[in-house]
Amino acid sequence: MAAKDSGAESKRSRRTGASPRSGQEPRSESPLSLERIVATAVELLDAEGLDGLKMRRLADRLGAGAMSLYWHVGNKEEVFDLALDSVLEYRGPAQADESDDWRGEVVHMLKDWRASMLRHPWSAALLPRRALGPNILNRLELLSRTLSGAGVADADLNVAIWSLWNYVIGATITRANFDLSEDDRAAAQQRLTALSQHYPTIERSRLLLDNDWDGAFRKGLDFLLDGLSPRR
Amino acid sequence: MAAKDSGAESKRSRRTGASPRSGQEPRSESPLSLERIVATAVELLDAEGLDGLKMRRLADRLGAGAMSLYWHVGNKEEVFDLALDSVLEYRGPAQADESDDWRGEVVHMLKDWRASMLRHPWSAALLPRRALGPNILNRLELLSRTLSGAGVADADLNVAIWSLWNYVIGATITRANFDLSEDDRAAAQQRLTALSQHYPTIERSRLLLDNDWDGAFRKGLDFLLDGLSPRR
DNA sequence: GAATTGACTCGTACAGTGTACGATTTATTC
DNA sequence: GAATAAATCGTACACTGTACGAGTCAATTC
Repeated sequence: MAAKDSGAESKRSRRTGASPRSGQEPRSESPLSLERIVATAVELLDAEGLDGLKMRRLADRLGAGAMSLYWHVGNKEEVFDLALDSVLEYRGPAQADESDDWRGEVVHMLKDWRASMLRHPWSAALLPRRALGPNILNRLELLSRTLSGAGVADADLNVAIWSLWNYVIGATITRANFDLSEDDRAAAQQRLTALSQHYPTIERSRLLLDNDWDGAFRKGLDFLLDGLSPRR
Repeated sequence: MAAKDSGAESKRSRRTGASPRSGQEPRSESPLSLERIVATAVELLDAEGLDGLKMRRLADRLGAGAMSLYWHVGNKEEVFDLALDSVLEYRGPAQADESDDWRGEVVHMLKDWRASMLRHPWSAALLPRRALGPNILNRLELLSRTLSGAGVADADLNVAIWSLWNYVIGATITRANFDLSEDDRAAAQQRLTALSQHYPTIERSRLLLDNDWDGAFRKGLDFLLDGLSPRR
Protein backbone atom coordinates (compact mmCIF):
# COMPACT_ATOMS: atom_id res chain seq x y z
CA MET A 1 0.00 0.00 0.00
CA ALA A 2 1.19 3.45 -0.73
CA ALA A 3 0.09 6.80 -1.94
CA LYS A 4 0.66 8.32 -5.27
CA ASP A 5 3.36 10.78 -5.92
CA SER A 6 2.66 14.04 -7.60
CA GLY A 7 5.49 13.33 -9.96
CA ALA A 8 6.45 16.93 -10.46
CA GLU A 9 8.95 18.70 -8.32
CA SER A 10 9.10 22.41 -7.99
CA LYS A 11 12.21 23.88 -9.53
CA ARG A 12 13.17 25.90 -6.51
CA SER A 13 15.68 23.68 -4.79
CA ARG A 14 15.65 25.39 -1.44
CA ARG A 15 13.84 28.17 0.29
CA THR A 16 15.95 31.29 0.84
CA GLY A 17 16.79 31.11 4.52
CA ALA A 18 15.65 34.32 6.17
CA SER A 19 13.49 36.76 4.30
CA PRO A 20 15.96 39.22 2.81
CA ARG A 21 13.63 42.20 2.83
CA SER A 22 16.72 44.43 2.65
CA GLY A 23 14.99 47.27 0.85
CA GLN A 24 12.93 49.99 2.42
CA GLU A 25 9.64 49.53 0.55
CA PRO A 26 7.62 46.50 1.71
CA ARG A 27 6.97 45.51 -1.90
CA SER A 28 3.68 46.31 -3.58
CA GLU A 29 2.38 42.96 -2.32
CA SER A 30 4.12 40.58 0.00
CA PRO A 31 6.31 38.19 -1.95
CA LEU A 32 5.16 34.81 -3.06
CA SER A 33 6.14 31.84 -0.95
CA LEU A 34 5.10 28.24 -0.59
CA GLU A 35 3.55 29.02 2.76
CA ARG A 36 1.48 31.86 1.40
CA ILE A 37 0.41 29.82 -1.60
CA VAL A 38 -0.73 26.92 0.52
CA ALA A 39 -2.54 29.10 3.02
CA THR A 40 -4.33 30.96 0.26
CA ALA A 41 -5.20 27.72 -1.49
CA VAL A 42 -6.87 26.52 1.69
CA GLU A 43 -8.84 29.74 1.89
CA LEU A 44 -9.93 29.40 -1.69
CA LEU A 45 -10.86 25.76 -1.27
CA ASP A 46 -12.88 26.59 1.82
CA ALA A 47 -14.68 29.33 -0.05
CA GLU A 48 -15.25 27.64 -3.39
CA GLY A 49 -14.79 23.92 -2.96
CA LEU A 50 -12.62 21.49 -4.85
CA ASP A 51 -13.77 22.69 -8.24
CA GLY A 52 -13.25 26.28 -7.28
CA LEU A 53 -9.49 26.04 -7.06
CA LYS A 54 -8.14 27.38 -10.33
CA MET A 55 -4.57 28.39 -10.78
CA ARG A 56 -5.54 31.77 -12.16
CA ARG A 57 -7.87 32.47 -9.29
CA LEU A 58 -5.32 31.39 -6.76
CA ALA A 59 -2.80 33.69 -8.35
CA ASP A 60 -5.30 36.54 -8.34
CA ARG A 61 -5.82 36.18 -4.61
CA LEU A 62 -2.09 36.29 -4.15
CA GLY A 63 -1.73 39.38 -6.28
CA ALA A 64 0.53 37.47 -8.65
CA GLY A 65 0.53 36.23 -12.20
CA ALA A 66 -0.74 32.76 -12.77
CA MET A 67 2.55 31.41 -14.00
CA SER A 68 4.45 32.68 -11.01
CA LEU A 69 2.95 29.89 -8.95
CA TYR A 70 4.82 27.34 -11.00
CA TRP A 71 8.11 28.47 -9.65
CA HIS A 72 7.09 27.32 -6.19
CA VAL A 73 4.95 24.39 -7.12
CA GLY A 74 5.29 21.66 -9.71
CA ASN A 75 1.67 21.53 -10.76
CA LYS A 76 -1.85 21.87 -9.51
CA GLU A 77 -1.91 18.43 -7.91
CA GLU A 78 0.91 19.46 -5.65
CA VAL A 79 -1.16 22.38 -4.44
CA PHE A 80 -3.87 19.93 -3.45
CA ASP A 81 -1.39 17.71 -1.64
CA LEU A 82 0.08 20.55 0.34
CA ALA A 83 -3.26 22.08 1.18
CA LEU A 84 -4.52 18.74 2.39
CA ASP A 85 -1.64 17.95 4.66
CA SER A 86 -1.58 21.47 6.06
CA VAL A 87 -5.07 20.92 7.36
CA LEU A 88 -4.50 17.62 9.10
CA GLU A 89 -2.00 18.48 11.77
CA TYR A 90 -2.63 16.99 15.19
CA ARG A 91 -1.34 18.13 18.52
CA GLY A 92 -2.05 15.41 21.03
CA PRO A 93 -4.69 15.55 23.72
CA ALA A 94 -4.63 18.33 26.27
CA GLN A 95 -3.46 16.37 29.30
CA ALA A 96 -0.26 14.48 29.86
CA ASP A 97 1.18 11.85 27.59
CA GLU A 98 1.00 8.93 29.93
CA SER A 99 -2.70 8.42 30.21
CA ASP A 100 -4.01 4.92 30.69
CA ASP A 101 -7.29 5.87 29.08
CA TRP A 102 -6.45 4.45 25.68
CA ARG A 103 -10.04 4.56 24.52
CA GLY A 104 -10.42 8.20 25.41
CA GLU A 105 -7.23 8.99 23.54
CA VAL A 106 -8.40 7.20 20.42
CA VAL A 107 -11.76 8.86 20.50
CA HIS A 108 -10.20 12.25 21.03
CA MET A 109 -7.87 11.89 18.09
CA LEU A 110 -10.50 10.58 15.74
CA LYS A 111 -13.04 13.21 16.69
CA ASP A 112 -10.42 15.86 16.15
CA TRP A 113 -9.53 14.32 12.83
CA ARG A 114 -13.09 14.38 11.66
CA ALA A 115 -13.58 17.91 12.94
CA SER A 116 -10.48 19.10 11.11
CA MET A 117 -11.76 17.67 7.87
CA LEU A 118 -15.25 19.05 8.31
CA ARG A 119 -13.79 22.49 8.82
CA HIS A 120 -12.43 22.05 5.28
CA PRO A 121 -14.98 19.83 3.62
CA TRP A 122 -12.96 19.35 0.45
CA SER A 123 -10.26 17.60 2.44
CA ALA A 124 -12.14 14.39 3.16
CA ALA A 125 -12.65 13.52 -0.47
CA LEU A 126 -9.02 14.28 -1.17
CA LEU A 127 -7.48 12.26 1.61
CA PRO A 128 -7.86 8.72 0.34
CA ARG A 129 -6.34 9.63 -2.98
CA ARG A 130 -3.09 10.85 -1.51
CA ALA A 131 -2.73 9.39 1.89
CA LEU A 132 0.82 9.67 3.00
CA GLY A 133 1.42 13.22 4.09
CA PRO A 134 3.47 13.49 7.30
CA ASN A 135 0.56 14.68 9.39
CA ILE A 136 -1.51 11.66 8.45
CA LEU A 137 1.37 9.33 9.15
CA ASN A 138 1.65 10.94 12.54
CA ARG A 139 -1.94 10.19 13.32
CA LEU A 140 -1.61 6.62 12.18
CA GLU A 141 1.52 6.18 14.24
CA LEU A 142 -0.22 7.53 17.30
CA LEU A 143 -3.22 5.31 16.72
CA SER A 144 -0.98 2.34 16.28
CA ARG A 145 0.95 3.01 19.45
CA THR A 146 -2.15 3.58 21.52
CA LEU A 147 -3.93 0.46 20.38
CA SER A 148 -0.82 -1.61 20.78
CA GLY A 149 -0.37 -0.28 24.29
CA ALA A 150 -4.00 -1.10 25.02
CA GLY A 151 -3.34 -4.74 24.37
CA VAL A 152 -4.59 -5.22 20.84
CA ALA A 153 -2.78 -8.26 19.50
CA ASP A 154 -0.17 -7.64 16.85
CA ALA A 155 -2.10 -9.86 14.48
CA ASP A 156 -5.17 -7.64 14.84
CA LEU A 157 -3.40 -4.33 14.89
CA ASN A 158 -3.46 -3.48 11.21
CA VAL A 159 -7.04 -4.57 10.87
CA ALA A 160 -7.99 -2.39 13.80
CA ILE A 161 -6.23 0.63 12.40
CA TRP A 162 -7.71 0.25 8.96
CA SER A 163 -11.15 -0.28 10.41
CA LEU A 164 -10.96 2.98 12.29
CA TRP A 165 -9.50 4.71 9.26
CA ASN A 166 -12.30 3.38 7.08
CA TYR A 167 -14.90 4.45 9.55
CA VAL A 168 -13.58 7.97 9.93
CA ILE A 169 -13.03 8.49 6.23
CA GLY A 170 -16.42 7.12 5.30
CA ALA A 171 -18.24 9.08 7.96
CA THR A 172 -16.53 12.32 7.10
CA ILE A 173 -16.85 12.10 3.35
CA THR A 174 -20.49 11.25 3.71
CA ARG A 175 -21.11 14.03 6.15
CA ALA A 176 -19.26 16.59 4.10
CA ASN A 177 -21.22 15.78 0.99
CA PHE A 178 -24.64 15.68 2.59
CA ASP A 179 -24.30 19.18 3.84
CA LEU A 180 -27.13 20.66 1.87
CA SER A 181 -29.12 23.77 1.52
CA GLU A 182 -32.64 23.95 2.83
CA ASP A 183 -34.02 23.67 -0.67
CA ASP A 184 -32.10 20.50 -1.40
CA ARG A 185 -33.29 19.09 1.89
CA ALA A 186 -36.91 19.80 1.16
CA ALA A 187 -36.65 18.32 -2.31
CA ALA A 188 -35.01 15.20 -0.95
CA GLN A 189 -37.65 14.68 1.66
CA GLN A 190 -40.37 15.00 -0.93
CA ARG A 191 -38.65 12.57 -3.27
CA LEU A 192 -38.22 10.04 -0.51
CA THR A 193 -41.81 10.23 0.61
CA ALA A 194 -42.91 9.65 -2.96
CA LEU A 195 -40.91 6.46 -2.94
CA SER A 196 -41.86 5.32 0.51
CA GLN A 197 -43.75 2.26 -0.64
CA HIS A 198 -40.50 0.90 -2.05
CA TYR A 199 -38.40 1.66 0.99
CA PRO A 200 -40.70 1.35 3.99
CA THR A 201 -38.07 0.55 6.59
CA ILE A 202 -35.67 3.39 5.93
CA GLU A 203 -38.64 5.67 5.53
CA ARG A 204 -39.99 4.65 8.91
CA SER A 205 -36.66 5.04 10.65
CA ARG A 206 -36.15 8.40 8.91
CA LEU A 207 -32.65 7.26 8.09
CA LEU A 208 -32.08 9.96 5.53
CA LEU A 209 -33.53 12.75 7.58
CA ASP A 210 -31.71 12.09 10.78
CA ASN A 211 -29.64 15.10 11.55
CA ASP A 212 -27.55 14.10 14.53
CA TRP A 213 -24.32 13.48 12.65
CA ASP A 214 -22.04 14.06 15.57
CA GLY A 215 -23.97 11.76 17.83
CA ALA A 216 -24.16 9.06 15.20
CA PHE A 217 -20.44 9.29 14.59
CA ARG A 218 -19.71 8.99 18.26
CA LYS A 219 -22.08 6.08 18.85
CA GLY A 220 -20.92 4.13 15.83
CA LEU A 221 -17.34 4.66 16.90
CA ASP A 222 -18.22 3.24 20.28
CA PHE A 223 -19.71 0.18 18.67
CA LEU A 224 -16.63 -0.31 16.58
CA LEU A 225 -14.32 0.12 19.56
CA ASP A 226 -16.44 -2.37 21.48
CA GLY A 227 -15.74 -4.86 18.73
CA LEU A 228 -12.07 -4.02 18.62
CA SER A 229 -11.44 -4.06 22.35
CA PRO A 230 -9.04 -6.82 23.25
CA ARG A 231 -10.94 -9.69 24.81
CA ARG A 232 -9.64 -10.33 28.30
CA MET B 1 -29.90 14.14 4.63
CA ALA B 2 -30.22 13.94 0.91
CA ALA B 3 -28.24 13.72 -2.25
CA LYS B 4 -27.72 16.48 -4.70
CA ASP B 5 -29.71 16.70 -7.83
CA SER B 6 -28.05 17.08 -11.14
CA GLY B 7 -30.28 20.02 -11.80
CA ALA B 8 -30.48 19.48 -15.53
CA GLU B 9 -33.12 17.37 -17.14
CA SER B 10 -32.72 15.85 -20.55
CA LYS B 11 -35.04 17.40 -23.08
CA ARG B 12 -36.42 14.12 -24.29
CA SER B 13 -39.57 13.76 -22.20
CA ARG B 14 -40.06 10.07 -22.77
CA ARG B 15 -38.34 7.19 -24.46
CA THR B 16 -40.09 5.99 -27.60
CA GLY B 17 -41.83 2.83 -26.42
CA ALA B 18 -40.73 -0.01 -28.65
CA SER B 19 -37.79 0.47 -30.94
CA PRO B 20 -39.43 1.63 -34.17
CA ARG B 21 -36.81 0.27 -36.50
CA SER B 22 -39.41 0.39 -39.28
CA GLY B 23 -36.88 0.83 -42.06
CA GLN B 24 -34.98 -1.95 -43.72
CA GLU B 25 -31.40 -0.74 -43.21
CA PRO B 26 -30.08 -1.25 -39.67
CA ARG B 27 -28.59 2.22 -39.64
CA SER B 28 -24.91 2.87 -40.21
CA GLU B 29 -24.43 2.55 -36.46
CA SER B 30 -27.00 1.51 -33.93
CA PRO B 31 -28.99 4.51 -32.78
CA LEU B 32 -28.15 6.46 -29.69
CA SER B 33 -30.08 5.65 -26.54
CA LEU B 34 -29.76 6.31 -22.85
CA GLU B 35 -28.96 2.66 -22.26
CA ARG B 36 -26.19 2.61 -24.80
CA ILE B 37 -24.77 5.88 -23.53
CA VAL B 38 -24.67 4.68 -19.95
CA ALA B 39 -23.19 1.32 -20.84
CA THR B 40 -20.51 2.95 -22.94
CA ALA B 41 -19.79 5.48 -20.24
CA VAL B 42 -19.16 2.63 -17.81
CA GLU B 43 -16.80 1.02 -20.30
CA LEU B 44 -14.96 4.25 -20.76
CA LEU B 45 -14.76 4.91 -17.04
CA ASP B 46 -13.44 1.42 -16.45
CA ALA B 47 -10.81 1.90 -19.11
CA GLU B 48 -9.73 5.46 -18.39
CA GLY B 49 -10.88 6.39 -14.92
CA LEU B 50 -12.89 9.35 -13.70
CA ASP B 51 -10.78 11.89 -15.54
CA GLY B 52 -10.92 9.88 -18.73
CA LEU B 53 -14.59 10.43 -19.30
CA LYS B 54 -14.86 13.26 -21.79
CA MET B 55 -18.03 13.97 -23.69
CA ARG B 56 -16.20 13.96 -26.99
CA ARG B 57 -14.56 10.66 -26.30
CA LEU B 58 -17.78 9.11 -25.15
CA ALA B 59 -19.43 10.28 -28.35
CA ASP B 60 -16.57 8.87 -30.40
CA ARG B 61 -17.04 5.46 -28.87
CA LEU B 62 -20.70 5.66 -29.70
CA GLY B 63 -20.04 6.67 -33.27
CA ALA B 64 -21.91 9.90 -32.70
CA GLY B 65 -21.25 13.60 -32.58
CA ALA B 66 -20.45 15.06 -29.20
CA MET B 67 -23.52 17.24 -29.05
CA SER B 68 -25.86 14.39 -29.84
CA LEU B 69 -25.41 13.13 -26.33
CA TYR B 70 -27.11 16.20 -24.97
CA TRP B 71 -30.41 15.15 -26.44
CA HIS B 72 -30.45 12.15 -24.13
CA VAL B 73 -28.68 13.60 -21.15
CA GLY B 74 -28.81 16.95 -19.43
CA ASN B 75 -25.12 17.33 -18.77
CA LYS B 76 -22.00 15.43 -17.90
CA GLU B 77 -22.89 15.08 -14.24
CA GLU B 78 -25.98 13.16 -15.20
CA VAL B 79 -23.81 10.69 -17.08
CA PHE B 80 -21.86 10.11 -13.88
CA ASP B 81 -25.05 9.61 -11.88
CA LEU B 82 -26.47 7.10 -14.29
CA ALA B 83 -23.23 5.21 -14.68
CA LEU B 84 -22.87 4.99 -10.94
CA ASP B 85 -26.29 3.65 -10.20
CA SER B 86 -26.10 1.20 -13.07
CA VAL B 87 -23.17 -0.44 -11.39
CA LEU B 88 -24.67 -0.86 -7.95
CA GLU B 89 -27.56 -3.21 -8.56
CA TYR B 90 -27.98 -5.99 -6.02
CA ARG B 91 -29.82 -9.24 -6.42
CA GLY B 92 -30.19 -10.81 -3.00
CA PRO B 93 -28.26 -13.81 -1.74
CA ALA B 94 -28.43 -17.09 -3.59
CA GLN B 95 -30.56 -19.09 -1.17
CA ALA B 96 -34.09 -18.48 -0.01
CA ASP B 97 -35.39 -15.25 1.41
CA GLU B 98 -36.24 -16.45 4.86
CA SER B 99 -32.84 -17.17 6.27
CA ASP B 100 -32.29 -16.67 9.97
CA ASP B 101 -28.62 -16.03 9.38
CA TRP B 102 -28.88 -12.26 9.52
CA ARG B 103 -25.17 -11.84 9.92
CA GLY B 104 -24.41 -13.93 6.89
CA GLU B 105 -26.86 -11.90 4.88
CA VAL B 106 -25.35 -8.61 5.92
CA VAL B 107 -21.85 -9.81 5.19
CA HIS B 108 -22.91 -11.14 1.82
CA MET B 109 -24.51 -7.91 0.76
CA LEU B 110 -21.67 -5.74 1.94
CA LYS B 111 -19.02 -7.91 0.35
CA ASP B 112 -20.96 -7.86 -2.88
CA TRP B 113 -21.28 -4.10 -2.63
CA ARG B 114 -17.59 -3.64 -2.18
CA ALA B 115 -16.84 -6.09 -4.98
CA SER B 116 -19.18 -4.25 -7.34
CA MET B 117 -17.43 -1.00 -6.65
CA LEU B 118 -13.97 -2.45 -6.98
CA ARG B 119 -14.92 -3.83 -10.38
CA HIS B 120 -15.44 -0.17 -11.31
CA PRO B 121 -12.97 1.67 -9.14
CA TRP B 122 -14.23 5.11 -10.08
CA SER B 123 -17.57 4.32 -8.50
CA ALA B 124 -16.47 4.40 -4.89
CA ALA B 125 -15.27 7.97 -5.04
CA LEU B 126 -18.47 8.99 -6.77
CA LEU B 127 -20.92 7.34 -4.44
CA PRO B 128 -20.86 9.62 -1.41
CA ARG B 129 -21.41 12.65 -3.57
CA ARG B 130 -24.68 11.41 -5.02
CA ALA B 131 -26.03 8.80 -2.74
CA LEU B 132 -29.65 8.31 -3.51
CA GLY B 133 -29.93 6.23 -6.65
CA PRO B 134 -32.58 3.52 -6.46
CA ASN B 135 -30.07 0.70 -6.30
CA ILE B 136 -28.40 2.20 -3.28
CA LEU B 137 -31.69 2.80 -1.56
CA ASN B 138 -32.51 -0.83 -2.17
CA ARG B 139 -29.35 -1.92 -0.42
CA LEU B 140 -30.02 0.38 2.51
CA GLU B 141 -33.56 -0.87 2.78
CA LEU B 142 -32.38 -4.46 2.81
CA LEU B 143 -29.76 -3.69 5.41
CA SER B 144 -32.27 -1.92 7.53
CA ARG B 145 -34.76 -4.77 7.37
CA THR B 146 -32.17 -7.40 8.14
CA LEU B 147 -30.73 -5.62 11.13
CA SER B 148 -34.14 -4.79 12.45
CA GLY B 149 -35.18 -8.40 12.12
CA ALA B 150 -32.02 -9.42 13.91
CA GLY B 151 -33.11 -7.52 16.95
CA VAL B 152 -31.17 -4.29 16.69
CA ALA B 153 -33.08 -1.75 18.74
CA ASP B 154 -34.85 0.95 16.79
CA ALA B 155 -32.85 3.55 18.62
CA ASP B 156 -29.61 1.98 17.37
CA LEU B 157 -30.76 1.14 13.90
CA ASN B 158 -29.73 4.26 12.06
CA VAL B 159 -26.40 4.35 13.81
CA ALA B 160 -25.79 0.74 12.84
CA ILE B 161 -26.65 1.35 9.21
CA TRP B 162 -24.49 4.43 8.93
CA SER B 163 -21.62 2.66 10.66
CA LEU B 164 -21.69 -0.12 8.12
CA TRP B 165 -22.08 2.37 5.30
CA ASN B 166 -19.13 4.36 6.56
CA TYR B 167 -17.02 1.27 6.87
CA VAL B 168 -17.79 0.00 3.40
CA ILE B 169 -17.38 3.36 1.74
CA GLY B 170 -14.14 4.09 3.53
CA ALA B 171 -12.70 0.68 2.89
CA THR B 172 -13.60 0.70 -0.76
CA ILE B 173 -12.46 4.19 -1.56
CA THR B 174 -9.20 3.52 0.17
CA ARG B 175 -8.71 0.22 -1.57
CA ALA B 176 -9.58 1.60 -4.98
CA ASN B 177 -7.11 4.42 -4.64
CA PHE B 178 -4.24 2.39 -3.28
CA ASP B 179 -4.23 0.12 -6.24
CA LEU B 180 -0.80 0.94 -7.47
CA SER B 181 1.73 -0.12 -9.98
CA GLU B 182 4.81 -1.99 -8.90
CA ASP B 183 6.91 1.12 -9.36
CA ASP B 184 4.70 3.17 -7.11
CA ARG B 185 4.82 0.41 -4.56
CA ALA B 186 8.60 0.26 -4.53
CA ALA B 187 8.87 4.02 -4.27
CA ALA B 188 6.46 4.09 -1.37
CA GLN B 189 8.31 1.39 0.50
CA GLN B 190 11.57 3.23 0.08
CA ARG B 191 10.07 6.49 1.24
CA LEU B 192 8.57 4.87 4.29
CA THR B 193 11.78 3.16 5.28
CA ALA B 194 13.57 6.46 5.02
CA LEU B 195 11.13 7.87 7.53
CA SER B 196 11.04 4.89 9.79
CA GLN B 197 12.59 6.65 12.73
CA HIS B 198 9.58 8.93 12.83
CA TYR B 199 6.99 6.20 12.52
CA PRO B 200 8.45 3.15 14.18
CA THR B 201 5.20 1.43 15.04
CA ILE B 202 3.52 1.50 11.68
CA GLU B 203 6.83 0.62 10.12
CA ARG B 204 7.18 -2.40 12.34
CA SER B 205 3.66 -3.60 11.69
CA ARG B 206 4.13 -3.00 7.97
CA LEU B 207 0.79 -1.25 7.98
CA LEU B 208 1.28 0.32 4.61
CA LEU B 209 2.67 -2.74 2.94
CA ASP B 210 0.07 -5.20 4.04
CA ASN B 211 -1.60 -6.57 0.97
CA ASP B 212 -4.47 -8.63 2.27
CA TRP B 213 -7.21 -6.15 1.55
CA ASP B 214 -10.00 -8.68 1.32
CA GLY B 215 -9.05 -10.34 4.55
CA ALA B 216 -8.72 -7.04 6.35
CA PHE B 217 -12.09 -5.93 5.09
CA ARG B 218 -13.70 -9.12 6.27
CA LYS B 219 -12.04 -9.10 9.67
CA GLY B 220 -12.79 -5.46 10.35
CA LEU B 221 -16.37 -6.03 9.34
CA ASP B 222 -16.56 -8.84 11.85
CA PHE B 223 -15.26 -6.58 14.57
CA LEU B 224 -17.81 -3.97 13.70
CA LEU B 225 -20.64 -6.49 13.64
CA ASP B 226 -19.47 -7.81 16.98
CA GLY B 227 -19.93 -4.34 18.36
CA LEU B 228 -23.28 -3.89 16.68
CA SER B 229 -24.74 -7.23 17.66
CA PRO B 230 -27.71 -6.78 19.94
CA ARG B 231 -26.70 -7.64 23.46
CA ARG B 232 -28.78 -10.55 24.74
C1' DG C 1 31.94 50.18 -11.19
C1' DA C 2 30.84 46.44 -14.69
C1' DA C 3 29.65 41.89 -15.66
C1' DT C 4 27.66 37.72 -14.45
C1' DT C 5 24.75 34.76 -12.20
C1' DG C 6 20.74 32.88 -10.35
C1' DA C 7 16.18 33.50 -8.10
C1' DC C 8 11.95 34.78 -9.27
C1' DT C 9 7.91 36.82 -12.03
C1' DC C 10 4.68 36.76 -15.65
C1' DG C 11 2.60 37.59 -20.76
C1' DT C 12 1.52 34.94 -24.47
C1' DA C 13 0.12 30.90 -26.57
C1' DC C 14 -1.80 26.29 -27.12
C1' DA C 15 -4.32 22.20 -26.80
C1' DG C 16 -7.75 20.81 -24.62
C1' DT C 17 -12.68 21.06 -21.85
C1' DG C 18 -18.11 21.35 -21.33
C1' DT C 19 -21.83 22.98 -23.63
C1' DA C 20 -25.10 26.99 -25.94
C1' DC C 21 -26.97 27.74 -30.20
C1' DG C 22 -28.98 26.88 -34.39
C1' DA C 23 -28.95 24.39 -38.68
C1' DT C 24 -29.83 20.01 -40.51
C1' DT C 25 -31.50 15.46 -41.19
C1' DT C 26 -34.76 11.79 -40.33
C1' DA C 27 -39.25 9.84 -38.66
C1' DT C 28 -44.10 10.35 -37.71
C1' DT C 29 -48.62 12.03 -38.48
C1' DC C 30 -52.19 14.15 -41.04
C1' DG D 1 -47.64 15.32 -50.34
C1' DA D 2 -47.09 18.89 -46.12
C1' DA D 3 -46.32 19.75 -41.40
C1' DT D 4 -44.59 18.56 -37.18
C1' DA D 5 -41.67 16.34 -34.01
C1' DA D 6 -37.49 13.67 -32.77
C1' DA D 7 -32.85 13.31 -33.06
C1' DT D 8 -28.22 14.56 -34.75
C1' DC D 9 -24.25 17.34 -34.98
C1' DG D 10 -20.89 21.49 -36.72
C1' DT D 11 -19.42 25.62 -35.08
C1' DA D 12 -18.28 28.69 -31.60
C1' DC D 13 -17.19 30.42 -27.00
C1' DA D 14 -15.49 30.90 -22.52
C1' DC D 15 -12.48 28.77 -19.56
C1' DT D 16 -8.89 25.34 -18.05
C1' DG D 17 -3.73 23.79 -16.89
C1' DT D 18 0.63 24.77 -18.18
C1' DA D 19 4.98 25.04 -21.80
C1' DC D 20 7.92 28.42 -23.23
C1' DG D 21 10.72 32.15 -23.05
C1' DA D 22 11.46 36.90 -22.05
C1' DG D 23 11.73 39.97 -18.42
C1' DT D 24 13.20 42.00 -13.49
C1' DC D 25 16.05 42.50 -9.69
C1' DA D 26 19.44 41.44 -6.01
C1' DA D 27 23.71 39.16 -4.76
C1' DT D 28 28.28 37.84 -6.15
C1' DT D 29 32.52 38.09 -8.57
C1' DC D 30 35.95 40.53 -11.10
